[in-house]
Amino acid sequence: MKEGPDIAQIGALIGDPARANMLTALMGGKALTATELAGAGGVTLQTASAHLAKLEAGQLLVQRKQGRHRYFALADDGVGKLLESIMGFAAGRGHLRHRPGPKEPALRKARICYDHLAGDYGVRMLDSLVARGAIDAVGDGLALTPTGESQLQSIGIDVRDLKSSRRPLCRSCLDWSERRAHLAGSLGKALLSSFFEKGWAHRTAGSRSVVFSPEGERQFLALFPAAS
Amino acid sequence: MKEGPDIAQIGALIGDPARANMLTALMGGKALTATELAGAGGVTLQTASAHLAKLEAGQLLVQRKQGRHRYFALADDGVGKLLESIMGFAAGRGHLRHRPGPKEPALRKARICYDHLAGDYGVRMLDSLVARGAIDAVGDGLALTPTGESQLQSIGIDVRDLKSSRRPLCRSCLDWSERRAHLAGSLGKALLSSFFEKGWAHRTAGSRSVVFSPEGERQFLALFPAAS
DNA sequence: TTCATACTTCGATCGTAACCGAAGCATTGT
DNA sequence: ACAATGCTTCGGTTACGATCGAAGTATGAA
Repeated sequence: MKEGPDIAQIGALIGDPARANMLTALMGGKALTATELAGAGGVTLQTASAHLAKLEAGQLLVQRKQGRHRYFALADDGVGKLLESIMGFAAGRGHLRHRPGPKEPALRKARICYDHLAGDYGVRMLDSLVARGAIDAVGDGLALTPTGESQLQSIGIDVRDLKSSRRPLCRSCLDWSERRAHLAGSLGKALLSSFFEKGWAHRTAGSRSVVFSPEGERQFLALFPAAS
Repeated sequence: MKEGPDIAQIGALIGDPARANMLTALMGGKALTATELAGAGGVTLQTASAHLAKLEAGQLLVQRKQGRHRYFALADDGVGKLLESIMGFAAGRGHLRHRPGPKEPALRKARICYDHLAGDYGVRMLDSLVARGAIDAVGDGLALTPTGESQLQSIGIDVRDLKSSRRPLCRSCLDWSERRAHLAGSLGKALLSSFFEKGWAHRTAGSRSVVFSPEGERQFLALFPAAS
């Protein structure tokens, strides 16, 4: 026994409901204060503080103090990726916790997955990009084509800038609601940011769902037509 | 709160050390009896029985009774994939549990990852296949080329047969020891099986490591030269 | 039938970790 | 300087789950 890395440790970190809820809340991509996270976890501030300390010690979270606030965020892209893969797995076995609530359809339609767009709209966007030859899909790997590069450049995405980062440009991310891939990576992030900047959509307060304005929705659907 | 799938539940399942050890043992790909798993988990038979019941209820394991034995195995490919991704994550943060023991180098050299070859040799094999144009790698996606298909056919891998299955032919799997990708999917499985059949290598008793015979090692290294 | 092996169920113990109230720091605002 | 806000630390309680001994069931062997 005692072979390989210690999966029990991180399993235990994620295994507590309060911590799991906090992590899920942080999948929204925004850094949150300890008080907000206490609310998300359904525990008091003291308890949340203890949980956050553990998560930080386990390197799942990073802390940034700003004035008298303490903002917590997922430590890096890898944590988001891990959580999303567990969510995908859990969803696949019907380990759904939610009795379908009012917010749920909105969440399935469009939500934030750490830093990029997920849900029905996220899947549609990737499908559309592949259909028009902007992105090459081989297996579950994605790569931007030269065609795609110029297409995106013309929408106002500075692809050259993104390329210089060491983070992968395109990555596929399994969507737990759609059970299909959507676009992650720095390009996925940049696209979502551009939707916010253009005013097509905005984040919601306490949720991960993304709400499109009527005009934004029209533009989005026109830009990314359904791949027949 | 209460958004999305219940990640806490499976986190908790993996979060117990005894259960984590059992799951790790089952990553060897072989079905094991309750008694063997009790040994792997370092607990008594009664305790193991309780753990196994939980893992089965959580759909991580399946049970097959055979005479008076009860064999347990990972429920499906998805579980193996999940565990490996958690291992990769844990290894990346130095959550290594093992003080490097005697078996450890062997494990890093070649081991079974659920049903395919991992470790240094697993990575080398994929690199070599990519270098010779047998496999296309785009991002982290893999696809068999026509060239590769005939190459493998000539080594005695029935690729056409594999293609008919709905399981993906090629998948990349992140190696926790090498931190690079190795080949998973039905092709990865078929290749490892062929090594066993040819007598190049064999599994070890209580471990996930794969041991090559001197002659088998020679053949393997010749077939998959290091991609310079 | 009887014994042995493989495993499960029951019952009780024990340890740990989650939890909250209260008090203690730190930072900001007045 | 004093109060208010945001968060952490301390102390004590509680509850859950991991654990094992012992007894119970099932399968196979003698």
